Amino acid sequence: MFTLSTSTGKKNSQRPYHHGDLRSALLSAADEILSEEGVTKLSLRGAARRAGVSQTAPYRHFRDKEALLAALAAGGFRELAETMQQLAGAATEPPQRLLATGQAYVAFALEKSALFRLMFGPEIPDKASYPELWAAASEAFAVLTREVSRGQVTETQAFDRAVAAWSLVHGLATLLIDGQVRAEGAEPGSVDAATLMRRFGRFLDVS
Amino acid sequence: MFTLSTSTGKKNSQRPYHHGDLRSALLSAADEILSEEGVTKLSLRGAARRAGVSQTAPYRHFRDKEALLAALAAGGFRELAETMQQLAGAATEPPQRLLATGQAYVAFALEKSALFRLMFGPEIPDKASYPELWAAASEAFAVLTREVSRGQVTETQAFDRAVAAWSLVHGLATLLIDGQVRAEGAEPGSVDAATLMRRFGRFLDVS
DNA sequence: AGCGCTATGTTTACAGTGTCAATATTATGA
DNA sequence: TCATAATATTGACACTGTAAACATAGCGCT
Repeated sequence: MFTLSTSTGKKNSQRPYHHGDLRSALLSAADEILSEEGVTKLSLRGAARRAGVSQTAPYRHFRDKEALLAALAAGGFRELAETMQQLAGAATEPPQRLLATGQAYVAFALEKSALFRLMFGPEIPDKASYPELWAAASEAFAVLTREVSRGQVTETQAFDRAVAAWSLVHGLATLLIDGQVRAEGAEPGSVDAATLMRRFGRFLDVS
Repeated sequence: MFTLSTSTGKKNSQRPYHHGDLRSALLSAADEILSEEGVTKLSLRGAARRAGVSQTAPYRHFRDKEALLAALAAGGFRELAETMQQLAGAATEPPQRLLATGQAYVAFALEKSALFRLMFGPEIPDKASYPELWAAASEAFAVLTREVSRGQVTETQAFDRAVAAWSLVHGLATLLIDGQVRAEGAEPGSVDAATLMRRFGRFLDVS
């Protein structure tokens, strides 16, 4: 046969038959599409195209589209947990640490709003059915719980406050993303998470 | 021509050419699909099918699918505002009224979780571009603000507390829907909103 | 009454999607 | 080395959103 010399032999082949790390390539392709065009425009085929593989190649790495989305969301939770920990680590006193954690949360939500919405939206109706996702989400929540726990007596108390703290930052993030609340004096979109948390931080009820 | 006697004449016609109130028929069809099968399975064609019309009939009433979803979400916000007002009206003292409002919010989210998620999810990226939706969402938020305002001095104070209160109930609802937090002793799914609010109500910081 | 305008619906068509089945290519380990 | 598993491709199907062209019927005007 007279093929156009694509991928015959080993050397000089444009692209090898096996991608090498298609799974993560697909994930970052999907992540790009997500932030550039929104969840509605995110398709398995589109991600495959961007990764330079055929339309059904993704099925070797994800059971279906929802599984891809779940992996994407899991990555989001991991990143969220990480930045929260980093920002918290910059302070030493528990109240400041908690505040920084909240700032990180809100900042993440505003910066990667499409991903953030995916993480809590209806596209993945049951997080618990994706162990990786569930673990990542729990860990992110645990970061906040740990910060609240510092200097707190009983565990139930800490848990309640953690729930309240998480609710506050999550709700705040949601309102901001939707533009339902604007930070004073700031253009919508360029919101300063630090200012916000300074303003609403007292509701965290840090002892 | 020898048609199958469909809709010829006025009487005895199976179904008239004009539906009469297709717009709301489509909305309730979509609402049913939404709660029965989730947002993923909700299609314009499916809604049209359920309403007994052709696949393109919806386009006479909604510019595109997103517009249908926006109308659905707007209805959700109206319903939410209404039940909050009703439950608040059952009490007289501001703290109890606020608590009842929060209960109503959480209860709504748990009962109609698919709709609730649609209201805040990524399917409608920009609420502001749908005036009806925007108005309904603002009104729902305003209900909460009004309850917070009772007995509050400055307006800024009231606004901040309203944001905090909304954030708290919204965050709580989100955590519960995702199963990330379970009400103590209750089966997941059968959560008692009243108990929850009694437990977390103190974070509302009612003066 | 009749007549036309416009709102409302239908049919047809097309590109894009998720996903299955069958097949091809490569990597791996006995 | 070579069977076998892992990975990728091609082809197909049912379904989706939506545009274009056409059909029907209600309404206002003379």
